[in-house]
Amino acid sequence: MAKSGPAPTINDVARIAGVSKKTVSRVINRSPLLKQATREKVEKVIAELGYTPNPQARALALRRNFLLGLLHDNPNAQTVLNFQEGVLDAIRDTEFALVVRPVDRHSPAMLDDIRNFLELQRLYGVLILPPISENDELAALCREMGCGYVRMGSAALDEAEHLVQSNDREMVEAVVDYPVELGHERIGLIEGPAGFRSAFERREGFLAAMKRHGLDMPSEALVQGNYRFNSGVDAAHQLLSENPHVTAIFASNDEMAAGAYHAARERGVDVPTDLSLVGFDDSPIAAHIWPPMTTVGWPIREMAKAAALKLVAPDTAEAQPSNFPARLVTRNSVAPPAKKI
Amino acid sequence: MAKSGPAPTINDVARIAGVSKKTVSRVINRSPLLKQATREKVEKVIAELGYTPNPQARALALRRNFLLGLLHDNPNAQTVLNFQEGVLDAIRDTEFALVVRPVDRHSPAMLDDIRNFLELQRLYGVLILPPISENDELAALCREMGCGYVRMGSAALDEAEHLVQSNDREMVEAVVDYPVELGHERIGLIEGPAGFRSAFERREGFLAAMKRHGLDMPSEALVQGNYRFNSGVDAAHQLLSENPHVTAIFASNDEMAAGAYHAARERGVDVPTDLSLVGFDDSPIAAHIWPPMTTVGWPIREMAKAAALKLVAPDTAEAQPSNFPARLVTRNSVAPPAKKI
DNA sequence: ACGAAAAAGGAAACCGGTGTCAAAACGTAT
DNA sequence: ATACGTTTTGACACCGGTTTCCTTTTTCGT
Repeated sequence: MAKSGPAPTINDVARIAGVSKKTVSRVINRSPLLKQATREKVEKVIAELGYTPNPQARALALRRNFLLGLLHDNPNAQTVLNFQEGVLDAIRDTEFALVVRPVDRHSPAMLDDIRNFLELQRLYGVLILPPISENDELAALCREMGCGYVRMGSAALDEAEHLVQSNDREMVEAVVDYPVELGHERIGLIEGPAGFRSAFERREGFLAAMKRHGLDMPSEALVQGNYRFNSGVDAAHQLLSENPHVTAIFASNDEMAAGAYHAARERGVDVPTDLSLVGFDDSPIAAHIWPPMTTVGWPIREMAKAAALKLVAPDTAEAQPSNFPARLVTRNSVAPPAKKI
Repeated sequence: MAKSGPAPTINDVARIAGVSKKTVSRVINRSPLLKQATREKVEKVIAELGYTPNPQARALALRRNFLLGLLHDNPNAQTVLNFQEGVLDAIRDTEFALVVRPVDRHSPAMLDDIRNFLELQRLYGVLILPPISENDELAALCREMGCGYVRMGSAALDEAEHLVQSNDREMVEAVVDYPVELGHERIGLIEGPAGFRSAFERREGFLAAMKRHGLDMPSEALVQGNYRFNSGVDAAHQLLSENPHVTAIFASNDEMAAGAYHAARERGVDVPTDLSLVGFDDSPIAAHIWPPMTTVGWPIREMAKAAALKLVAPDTAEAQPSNFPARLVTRNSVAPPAKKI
């Protein structure tokens, strides 16, 4: 079917159709000032030849390419992949493609690496995932290099044009009501690492909710983790040792919550009978662990789509919302507290 | 620092350095037939201007771009992400970038979608992850379109040039020895979905090992799943109902093994005391579930790197191996069988 | 010091598209 | 038939690199 050999070019189409290449270009770009007959004649040749415009030539002539970049250092694979899917939802049936670029937040050369990357690839724009999205120097770099960007964050990091936001604080505040209504009064918090905006927002939401309910929050009931499984194990052990009367723990993400399950098992405390646990993110682990974990799900994929649209189609309605609602995913890791003597 | 305004081009460099653009091109491309003095003069100007060659122009002139594609429909996020990392290991410090493209195996238009994608983007080459890598039509499409490709598979799907292979059959055969040596004799298998080469290979390896050990393998001890968590739950229930004497189960991947944990809990059977469980893949879930799961890890990242090198640097030693060893990751989900009456 | 071969560098065309601007074709009023 | 305003179309330069091919310079043996 498809003739092998070099792909047909705009010149081939023009020659065979007996028109100039500019006319072919007009057909490709749906220019309105073409006679219907001419358009059809050219389209026929395009179809016969199976012609597709060369994206490199187009990119050169237009002085912009059609590549979106995804910068991320998020340790949660499912989150990253969901985000990728969301971006692809946005650019499906367009000429855009998505190039991925994990970055190493701990490398001192990170900014230089990214600068090289942006210089080398000249992307149309980049999407930045948390936690690296909180880095203002990175945003400044994008600005300086004239590269479009949208940051995904849990707080108002930037102008709406450059931001897709989840409201972690509100979400957490709402979520804490659930165990409280079940009767929990001593609730511990495993918070995320210092310097992370999401960790900060989630903690503040938690503390605000506790305060609103008039519940006591001793400082030993707040332990810091680093969003990884192992830190959740350690944090839960510490929390439970220092604060044996805690009947529920909220962890700032599912990984750490899963670590808390692990610690609970090691200590012989049963979830949820002896200890209720709530996570955040609704990662696969939450559904797969036993008992299935109650957690907070947020619409990563939709957010990713909106973020991508802000870059490639900023004027569409879908690109507008900057704030997305989360929902409580109720499973079996929360139960009313056991009656204490 | 960096002058804003349009980026400097090869013409700017040539003009300022007082040489022709061809000479600048020679400097960029490290042509050996240049006088040292000229080279240095030009390099100085390049450094001053912060000049970077325009990749689109290069791509047009060279008639090839520097984009690698990743085609995947693998449901395991960590696997996909590890693979991405491996590819990036290979292309770090080169001008290549990685474009991702999830595909929908169930869509009837899949091949057409991919054809459009390849036509539109004109990638340098694509890397294909299982299970879609087993699709021979897809490989044929790449060939037809003149797009380089490397398939990642668990069997000899293609010529070495186009293949990076794990030997699932051998791995499983070796792994089954472990529970057998501990004394297990009635071992069940939750196999993967029909039509998947990896599922086939893993099953055959399992059956071969059982046979080698002279162990009986009744047909009710073999249940099919679809590689997802839920199918593991169902399969384990079925297996345990029909075959109550089974003391160990091997699942063809970790997701299904985690499902088997889930089923075991629902039935009140303890892992590993009453039932030993072995998974495959060494996904995060294996480490995070309780008790931590014994499983088989295979070097995805290294394989991905080798796959990418086969495309971008086919002559290097690192691109050569097509076969990679797996290793048993021993954790706590396997114990000697309980003495039966 | 001279001529030939080798080395170094440049002019112009090319890759495959798009932008600018003027020319051609067309329709209509005079 | 002529003039004139629109609509369509085309010629040509340009985007920023590479390739081809040819000229200029350098090196070196005699």
